[in-house]
Amino acid sequence: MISNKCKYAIRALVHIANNEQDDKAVMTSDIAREQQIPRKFLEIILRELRNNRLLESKRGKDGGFRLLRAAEDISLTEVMRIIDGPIAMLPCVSLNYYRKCDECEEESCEIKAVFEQVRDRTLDVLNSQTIKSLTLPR
Amino acid sequence: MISNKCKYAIRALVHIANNEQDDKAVMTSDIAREQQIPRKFLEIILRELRNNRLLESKRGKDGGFRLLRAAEDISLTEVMRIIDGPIAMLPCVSLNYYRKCDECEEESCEIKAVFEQVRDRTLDVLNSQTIKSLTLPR
DNA sequence: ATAAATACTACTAAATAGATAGGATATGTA
DNA sequence: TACATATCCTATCTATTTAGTAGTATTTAT
Repeated sequence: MISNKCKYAIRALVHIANNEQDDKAVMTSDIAREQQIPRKFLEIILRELRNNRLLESKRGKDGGFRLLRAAEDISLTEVMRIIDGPIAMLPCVSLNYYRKCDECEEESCEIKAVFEQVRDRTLDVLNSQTIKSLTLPR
Repeated sequence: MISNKCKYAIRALVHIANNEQDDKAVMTSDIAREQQIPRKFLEIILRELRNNRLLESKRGKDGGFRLLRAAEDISLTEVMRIIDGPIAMLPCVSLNYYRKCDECEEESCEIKAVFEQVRDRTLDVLNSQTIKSLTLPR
């Protein structure tokens, strides 16, 4: 399962992509209201996305958030790794968050290969989907 | 990520499949020692697998555990669902543990379709793998 | 009887999830 | 310059889950 936080992050990014126009930034409170996400929690999420260079923010009046990169250049994979960490089901097959298993020798591990396959099939889907592909058609 | 508990469950089942012979049951303590799993924790796991009819147990001297079904009839999917619950990444796309999302309307949910795809690609792999396919060749 | 195995109940510590509260700081406008 | 309004930051909180441990009861082969 992905966390609520991660689901919120994806929905927030899609909302921003849907509502960005001209030079207007999208405000936390608007996203919170329309996507039904607790505002203070959303603040934390948006800041995290900004710290990871998916968003830029502007403070003060008329402030808010904008995508720092084109919506078609932000994959679901990237968002999920920022918010939830590894995509893989085992630490020892994670591409971006590799950790050795405590109790098993990798060379002889029977289950490693299966979970590498799961990882690859999962990434096939998640890499192909971007914030753009989740926005409304227009 | 799957839990340690689930990884232990899979390794334990594979160990039993590898070591079952004649009418001899495999003891918790043997599995714990050879697979490096804390014994008391393993007891809980094996009991859970027995309660879900993957194993049968025998108490007392010469007791232990045996597979209740053929190793090739126990898929990874089934084990993972027993120990960790849903395979899917969103409650609303889970086949066996469906729950409605709190804040989104399913008919208009933008992200549902993606996670259905992830679920299906994941199940393609996990359904095709059984305890048998993880045992040692002989 | 007794040794040896599982069965069961209860508990604990640490991490994670899912937030909330309150004040600091920046910014556009009157 | 004052003020309204937005993000930024730090701290805190509660509930749940994870990963076990401890101790006792029960069953069974010899």
